[in-house]
Amino acid sequence: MFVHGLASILHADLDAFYASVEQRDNPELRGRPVFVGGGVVLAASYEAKARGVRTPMNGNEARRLCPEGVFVSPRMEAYSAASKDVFDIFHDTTPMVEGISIDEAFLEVGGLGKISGNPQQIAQRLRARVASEVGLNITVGVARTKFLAKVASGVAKPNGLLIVDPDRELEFLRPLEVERLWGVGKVTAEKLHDVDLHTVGEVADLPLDTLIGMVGVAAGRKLHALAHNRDPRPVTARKRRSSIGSQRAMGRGPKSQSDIDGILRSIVDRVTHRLRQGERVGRTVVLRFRFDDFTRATRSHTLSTPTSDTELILGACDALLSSMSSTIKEKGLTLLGLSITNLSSADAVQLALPFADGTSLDDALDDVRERFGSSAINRATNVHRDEGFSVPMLPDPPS
DNA sequence: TCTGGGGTCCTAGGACCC
DNA sequence: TCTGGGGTCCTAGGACCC
Repeated sequence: MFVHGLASILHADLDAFYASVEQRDNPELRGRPVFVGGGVVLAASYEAKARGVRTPMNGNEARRLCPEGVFVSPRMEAYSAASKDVFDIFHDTTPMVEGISIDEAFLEVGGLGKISGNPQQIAQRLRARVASEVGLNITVGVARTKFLAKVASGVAKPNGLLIVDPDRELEFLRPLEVERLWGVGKVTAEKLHDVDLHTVGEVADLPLDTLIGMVGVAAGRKLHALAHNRDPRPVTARKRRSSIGSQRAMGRGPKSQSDIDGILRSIVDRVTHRLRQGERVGRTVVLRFRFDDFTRATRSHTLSTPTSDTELILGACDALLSSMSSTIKEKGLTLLGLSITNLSSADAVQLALPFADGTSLDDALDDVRERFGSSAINRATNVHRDEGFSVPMLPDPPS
């Protein structure tokens, strides 16, 4: 039998993460249905999920389904800390860790055989360590590709381990519902159901062009590839965030201009603080609006120079906000959000600044060497390569 | 079912440059 | 003066994920 690769990718996914942290920290909550959230359910324990509670579900609906459930306010710092503890164990397992969210990551464990054992042994030890050292359950899927590993962990939940044998991938994949495919949400699933497609196998049997005609070029290609079990993406350690944002829902009812200004101010403060903490700066300011009738809008502005300065960003936001003022008056505002995109490292921008006045490249490089040391040039070109951020007038990195 | 708070990626049109 | 095609950047909106 031809062996086409080893199942060496782990997808590790913490079970009902927020709710599990609450149950870990408060013994009275163990074994009971727990919802984390306020107006809506952000996370539900497995006891609550068994009663039909889902996220995001509104709080009243959750209480109706499960009157004995306990509502707990979210404690984001506790979840961040728990996440960090778990990621420390990931990094102790292999250097190839790709975080996807606060409670999920891919780990490449191929080639660790002599040191740590085979992927199954590694996965078992990982689960045991997370349980004993952090006190949380984690489910692990193991497969030859990222996509299959993720599907496997989904199937194995809660508190399970599932390994997809490379010789049985299609057997495993074809009967699954299309909703399991990455990128198939409500809208795409409905389009597929409309033409009586329900399983991954049925989608796989469709010509690529038909699929593209239904869902668009990029989504069509992705779907086609995944349905045919083609997923060449490697596990890549450490991809930097490409936007940082914050938003606040406000509920209905009249808000004065000063209410809105105050909320904007606090959102801008929070975002710029996080930018500075991460030593990042951004160029594009995106303001997000939601109105009483649940329609949405965004307005954006791109600055000439990246920044993390509170007043500069607040100024841009003010202009965007006032461009929306008549719509806001007319419809009423229920959500205000800000995200900063086009991010780069703060030190890369310092390098970019000397060129702003149009000095020659050689003079500029000399200036950079003098001010930041010659390694700064390498750092800047690395940033260029990693983030696609072009530092003005610096040469391309050698290919 | 009247609705959280973080993100990612894709599409499409217009401006602008060569 | 009119004309073309290609590339990049910006803006707005939408689908999707956890």
